[in-house]
Amino acid sequence: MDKPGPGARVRLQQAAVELFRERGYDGTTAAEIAARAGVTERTFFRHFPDKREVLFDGQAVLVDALTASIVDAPAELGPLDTLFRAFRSVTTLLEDNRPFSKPRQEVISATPALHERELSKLEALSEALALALQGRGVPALPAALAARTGMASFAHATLAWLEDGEPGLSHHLELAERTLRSMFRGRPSPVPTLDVVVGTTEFPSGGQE
Amino acid sequence: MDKPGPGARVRLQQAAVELFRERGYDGTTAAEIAARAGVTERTFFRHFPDKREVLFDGQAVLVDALTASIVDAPAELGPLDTLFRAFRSVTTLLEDNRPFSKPRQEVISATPALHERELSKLEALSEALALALQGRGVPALPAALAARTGMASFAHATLAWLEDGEPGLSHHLELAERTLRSMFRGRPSPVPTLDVVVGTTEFPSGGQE
DNA sequence: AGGCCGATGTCAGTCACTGACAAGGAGAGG
DNA sequence: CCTCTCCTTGTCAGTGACTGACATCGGCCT
Repeated sequence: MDKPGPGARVRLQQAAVELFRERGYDGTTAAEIAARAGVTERTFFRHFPDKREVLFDGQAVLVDALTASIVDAPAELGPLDTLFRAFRSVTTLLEDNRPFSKPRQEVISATPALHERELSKLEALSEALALALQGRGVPALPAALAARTGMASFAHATLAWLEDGEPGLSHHLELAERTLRSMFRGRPSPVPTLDVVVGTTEFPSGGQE
Repeated sequence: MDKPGPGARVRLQQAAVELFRERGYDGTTAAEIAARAGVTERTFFRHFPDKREVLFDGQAVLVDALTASIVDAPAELGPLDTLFRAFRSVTTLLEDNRPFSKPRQEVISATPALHERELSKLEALSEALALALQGRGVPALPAALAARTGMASFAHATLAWLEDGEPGLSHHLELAERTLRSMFRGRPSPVPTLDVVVGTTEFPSGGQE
C-alpha cells in the first residue's frame, strides 16, 4: 500500500511509538501499527519477531560502540576502569539520540511487558561486556560481576538522565561511578566465617534465581 | 475432576514443571497443564496471571527472609555488608529447596521467555532490597547500586551452585563476594575529567537505558 | 524474454488470555 | 434441616498475538 523494502521497517517503528503513546501498548494491536505504516500485520511480524521488539533495535549500535571501546582500552586498566571508560565514550552518542530515546523510554516505563523486554536487552548487553572483558584476559567471574555492576550504574545513570534531562548523561554517569566506588571503601568487613542465620519454613515451588 | 481449592494451585505448578521438562515450554499448552492437574484452562488462568508465572511463586518467601535480615542487621553495617549478611542468612533455605529449584531452573534456562520473566523477578527483588536499605538510612542511589551489585553476586552464585551442585551455596556466595570486593581494590583511577571518545553515526529507533 | 529473488499480501489456524454467567459445595445463621 | 452466601470451578464466546503455506509483484541478472 506504501513504499517498498527498507522503508517499511522504519515506518513500523515510528508508527508503533506514536500509537503506543496515543493508546498505550495494550490498547494498540499489531494490525493497527501495520496499517498506519501502510503494510499488513503479516509484514509487521516479518520485520519483528514479536510486538515488543519493534521498540528495541538500536541495541546493536550500542553494543558495538561499547565493545569497541573496551577492546582498545589501555591494557593496564582494570575491568571497572575499562567499563566506565567505555560508558563515557558513548555518552555523546546517547545524548544525540535523546529525542528518540525519551518518548520511547516513557512508553517502556509505562508498560510492564516492555520493561521486561528491556531487562532482557540489558542482560544481553551485560553479557557482551563480560565477553569483551574476558577478551582482555579478565577471568569469567570477575568479568561477569564487573559487567553487571557497571551496567547497573550505566543503566541507572541513563534512566535518571532521561527523566531529569538537564544535568547531562556524563554528569549522572560520573555520579553513579563515584557512588559505586565509595560503597566499597567502608570497612572491608573480614567476611565472618559463615554464620548461618535462618532456617525457616518450607516453600512450595522453589524460588530463587 | 480432582480435589478442591488449595490443592489445585500446587497441582498446576507440579504439572507445569513436569510437562515443560517432557515437551518443553513452547510445546506445552496451558490447557494441557490444566488437564494434567485435573482442572480446566480457565482455572489455570485464575491461579496464574499468565503461563510463565506458574513457575514463579516462591519469590515472596525469599523477599521476606532477605528484607527481614536487612531490617534487623546491626546498625553499624554498611549497605554491602548488610546485603551479604542477608544473603548468607538464606542459604540454608535455598539449599533445602534444591530438589525443587534444580529442575525448575533447568526449564527456565532452556526457555528464553521464562528467562526473561526471571530477570523481571530479580529486578523486583533488587528493588525490594534497595527499599529495605533505604529503611536503614542509606540514600536512594547507593541503595539502588548496592542492591543491584549484591543481587548480581547472589544470582550468579545461586546459578553456579544449581549447576555445579556440590561446593554448596555458601561457598559460591563467598567466592562471589570476595571477587566483587577485590575488583574495587585496584587503582581507584581518579576518574579522568571527562574525555569524550566517540561521536559516531546516528542510530534509528534509539537504544539505551 | 526468461528466470531468480526479496518483500509483501492473503488465508487459515493455533494458542494465550479475558469477561460474563452458571453450577456445586462448605459453612454461618436461623 | 433449610437457606443464604461465599469461594472455587466449569462453560462459552471472543480478541489478539503469532505462524506456516502459498501466491504475487517488481526489479535484476543473463
